[in-house]
Amino acid sequence: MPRPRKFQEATAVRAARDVFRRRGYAATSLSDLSEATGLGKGSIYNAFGDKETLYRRAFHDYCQESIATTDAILAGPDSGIESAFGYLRQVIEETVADDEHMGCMIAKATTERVPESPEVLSEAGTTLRHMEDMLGVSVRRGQAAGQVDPSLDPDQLSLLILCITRGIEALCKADYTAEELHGIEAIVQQLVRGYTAARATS
Amino acid sequence: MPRPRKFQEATAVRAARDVFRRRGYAATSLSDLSEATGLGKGSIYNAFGDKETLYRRAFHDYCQESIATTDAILAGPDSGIESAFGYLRQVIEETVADDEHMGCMIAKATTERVPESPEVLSEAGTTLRHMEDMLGVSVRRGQAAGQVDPSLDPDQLSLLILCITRGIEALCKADYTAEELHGIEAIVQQLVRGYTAARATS
DNA sequence: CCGATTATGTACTGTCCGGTCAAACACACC
DNA sequence: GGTGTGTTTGACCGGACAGTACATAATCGG
Repeated sequence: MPRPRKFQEATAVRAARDVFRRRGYAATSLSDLSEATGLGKGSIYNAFGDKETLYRRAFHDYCQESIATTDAILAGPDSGIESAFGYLRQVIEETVADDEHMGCMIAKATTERVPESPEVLSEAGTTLRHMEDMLGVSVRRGQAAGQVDPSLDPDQLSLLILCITRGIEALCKADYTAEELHGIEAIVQQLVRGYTAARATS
Repeated sequence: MPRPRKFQEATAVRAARDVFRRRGYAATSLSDLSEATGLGKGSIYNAFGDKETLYRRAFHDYCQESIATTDAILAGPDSGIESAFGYLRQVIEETVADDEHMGCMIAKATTERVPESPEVLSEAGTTLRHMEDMLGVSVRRGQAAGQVDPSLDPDQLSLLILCITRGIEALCKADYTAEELHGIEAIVQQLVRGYTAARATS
């Protein structure tokens, strides 16, 4: 019976998400959102509620997407620690390729909305924990395969790798170059591999 | 001849800086600043110009202070790589001890004001580069003293350590615990020391 | 083709924003 | 103690803000 919407909800959320990523929450006005989505204010309020709700929706979608791409790299059946290094490499490449400098929305959300919004904190926390867990699986597989020395605590190592991805995000915002960031990945690999190899021969 | 100011400029800037650190730039109103500093709007404009200028001033002071405390740890005459690890430890402790969750202003500034404000980017960049350089000195000293294997690129290693400090900042905002963060420091030390020791004996 | 129902656009509201201004003011100097 | 200077204050401005109200448009079951 009712009149149908003439926009795709997911498309509108994506447009809104990009605006939030570029400008941040506080600096984004409803007019910005209206312009980016092509919807009138009334439609936005009718479809999504207020600005805060739309932001949370956009952030939630972003987190789910991040989890999906993380899993695509880390949840493969094989390769152990290689997949963790591959994840590191992909984070660097994605970060560097982001020529609009929108940056990771998790980083933006935690810096801008925490502690004001516990929901944002909680969503960000579970997303990061998920990534950490997936890295943990790769590390343990690497240990089982002899790629990673068993004297290294797998929890510490996976958290270290996660930490480095967050640091890379931050450094990229300060205009560190792609080469420099790849150098970080290189030395992490060198340390883990060298540590493991040297201990194996001794 | 003129009537003297009845407030300390540095004190007012510190108060403003803390508000900016807590709320961010966009979400901080002039009323917030007026309340925090105890100054009327007119006085703020008379003394510091507009909101943007005051922010830059506060950020500049913050960066100078960061550089000073970094140097205090890293520019000591001795200890090589130990001072770099000590720096890492101090970043963790400071981050964890920040119970108001203001967070590092450099992180906040780069996420919120870049690329909108090139001045902020430039100030943040030079500050981070300074820290990187200081870490580089420690790493090289560590190599000269045999604490760090010469096969490790000192530039890559110092950037890695800087990267980890930025990552720790980010993780702390997502409520990672002190133990977990200290675990990161522990495994970094283990990797560097173990890599070096194992190679020395082989 | 009608009426129930929902989407849409727009005009609107009250509030708060950053920033200005003029007048009151306090001090140092003469 | 006047006088000139820069400081302070608080009222004030135009505009932008988030959010609302409402009239209109569009759909589909009947």
